[in-house]
Amino acid sequence: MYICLMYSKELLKGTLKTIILNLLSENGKMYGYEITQKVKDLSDGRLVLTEGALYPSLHALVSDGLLITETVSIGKRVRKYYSLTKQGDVTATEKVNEFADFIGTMKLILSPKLKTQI
Amino acid sequence: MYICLMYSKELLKGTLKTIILNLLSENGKMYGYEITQKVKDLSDGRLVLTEGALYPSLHALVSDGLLITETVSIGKRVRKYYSLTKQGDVTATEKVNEFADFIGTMKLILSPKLKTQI
DNA sequence: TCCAAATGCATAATTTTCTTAGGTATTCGT
DNA sequence: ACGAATACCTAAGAAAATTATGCATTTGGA
Repeated sequence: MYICLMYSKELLKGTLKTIILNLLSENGKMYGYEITQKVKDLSDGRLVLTEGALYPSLHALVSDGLLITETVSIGKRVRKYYSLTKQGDVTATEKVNEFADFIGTMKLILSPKLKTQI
Repeated sequence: MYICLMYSKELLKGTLKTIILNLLSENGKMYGYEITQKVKDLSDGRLVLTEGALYPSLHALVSDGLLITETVSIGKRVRKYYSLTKQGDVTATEKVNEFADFIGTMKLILSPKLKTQI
């Protein structure tokens, strides 16, 4: 899931898949726990994904054909790596563009207050 | 509701109250239909609020003590104006700040792809 | 050495928030 | 006079998170 240390959680809804796809696009392949740590790192602890949101979201992306999995054993422990399919790669770009456009629209609506801050 | 002509609807979740509070903060008082038109105007038609989302959200803000209403009769038609309470005014600022901060965090996570676009 | 914290996966019930789909009535423009 | 715009509203359902679990292994510190 998403956790919100600083934000009202509602803001985060709808951005999780965008984040996942973008991270995989930049890092090739990652496993679930790794994604949570990467997001925490990149955001300086502002955003912490919780597993209740992350895993269902990953599974949905797999069943949508955007991700494929590869299971690796590390000792007795199992890691499940996720990587983008061709379609997932296209969708990753689309999602980021969509998000950028969305921010542009929100700036129009919330300006001038927002202008000074972004 | 929110409608999404261009965006996946999920992105919009959680931003409606921020939009409403900010518009009222800038315009003093507004009625529901006026809010839908203003959002459509400001966003050049990109964002269209639907009534199924707008009215329940307005009612929730009233029952949370952030808005007060004032009913005005225009001929036989009734307009319900909404304006910010003191608490609503504070919350409006908080919500916009929170949104700005959220965008900042998303930039950290989605960069460098996003950087070039925002 | 032992125990807590970190690593690593997962699901289920509930809540929030919006979508979809209605409903009612008045006023304006052609 | 008739459709589009104005103006309010609610309810059923879906989507996406939260919250709360559960299980197992490995690492690090006292």
